[in-house]
Amino acid sequence: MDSKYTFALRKIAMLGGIEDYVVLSSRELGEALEMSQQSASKRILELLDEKLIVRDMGARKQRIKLTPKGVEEIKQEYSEYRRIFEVDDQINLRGVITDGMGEGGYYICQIGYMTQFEEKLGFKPYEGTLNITIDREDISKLDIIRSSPGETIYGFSSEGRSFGKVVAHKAKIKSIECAVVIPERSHYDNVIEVVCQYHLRRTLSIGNGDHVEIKIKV
Amino acid sequence: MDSKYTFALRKIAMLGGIEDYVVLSSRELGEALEMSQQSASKRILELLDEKLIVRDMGARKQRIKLTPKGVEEIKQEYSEYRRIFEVDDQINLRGVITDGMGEGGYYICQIGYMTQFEEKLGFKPYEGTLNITIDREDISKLDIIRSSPGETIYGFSSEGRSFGKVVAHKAKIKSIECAVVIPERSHYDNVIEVVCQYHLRRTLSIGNGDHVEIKIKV
DNA sequence: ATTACTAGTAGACGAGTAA
DNA sequence: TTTACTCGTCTACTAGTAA
Repeated sequence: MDSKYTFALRKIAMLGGIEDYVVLSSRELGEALEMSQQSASKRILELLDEKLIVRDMGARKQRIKLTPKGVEEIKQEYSEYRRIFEVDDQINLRGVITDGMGEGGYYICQIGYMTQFEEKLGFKPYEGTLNITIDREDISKLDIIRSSPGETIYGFSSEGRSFGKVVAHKAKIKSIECAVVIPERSHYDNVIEVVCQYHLRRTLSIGNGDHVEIKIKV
Repeated sequence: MDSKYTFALRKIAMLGGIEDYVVLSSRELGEALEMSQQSASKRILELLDEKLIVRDMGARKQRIKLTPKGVEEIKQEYSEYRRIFEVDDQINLRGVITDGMGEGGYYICQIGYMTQFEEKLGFKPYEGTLNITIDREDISKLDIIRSSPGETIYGFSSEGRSFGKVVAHKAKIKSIECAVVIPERSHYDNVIEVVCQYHLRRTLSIGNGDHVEIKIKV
């Protein structure tokens, strides 16, 4: 289908041409389509010819309405848009495996976190985290992740030390289930920590400096 | 914007060109667009020229990605469709009362805005705005509001300072009339500013962190 | 005011082809 | 294989104008 037809149909639909006849002169349609009155008039004749609209010629002004076929045409375009914007429940991040400070692993294997991970993520993390330094061009995507709810892992105190609340976001690396763990009060940086049931470096045969892609569910 | 551009952008977006570069030869694009390889190649050059896409020329095949401007273009078309098919003349947004930076209140109580508010909204706003951080699941609805006409409040200059054009959208919070005010050149964020004849926090006994629902007329 | 014809023109398209 | 140039054709547009 020619995109110029759906463009015109959409403008008519916006004026209510799906529900009922709308009064719409060729001049007005021309303005909406950014073209001359003459071309808009021709466009209307084409749409009539394709049976995408029906027309009721009044004495002064014509009244136009979309046919079921016309409605179908723009509905199809609408569902293309929905496929683009609504199925996008996954964020792909790319980055480089980095040496952690070892701190992440220490935190994560605290029993206070472990039980919650098991309950909320469905797996018991391997003792240790995988650190990924996110590529510069993907850093902005971190904001989207930070602003998504995720699974809240509550803080606790143990041996006189307090462990803060963190948020876990379910993810996958090469189809292996894992999760990105972000401390609630983290400063914005470009390194994420990943927990997984398995020893990711060994299971995937990856090591420092290797490029990986991680898919995060939002 | 020319509909043939958005048509091509949409096809690229469907292949994942919003998130990342997609391998897409001019022949393949030509097939998707039902045109020749030569014309598709030309279309790509036009889109590049309009800065709607960026390209990475590989040795064998090119990789194409939409620019933010390109994404904006098709998002606008998407929200037109939503206005057509999600035929609600009212949009319900939910969010949390947030501390403003105090700036909103300063802007709004400028006499240049106040007189227009009174004239176009039918009430004189209380000096100060209520900030609401919109829930994540409702953020996409903001696009619909942004693309709806609303009441234009013109900018002006005062004391050597210029105040930009803003758009007011009539709304209600628990049956109290108010309006959402959006600066024309606002960056996309998830916080809206609400003006009202009354002191909303006091009148509704609400405060920071409280959840509220606001109904916006479109 | 409308709609829509004709005529002339600018631009979009594809074939052929080079790199 | 790719991308993308030139060039000829043909379509799509607008201006002028009739009804």
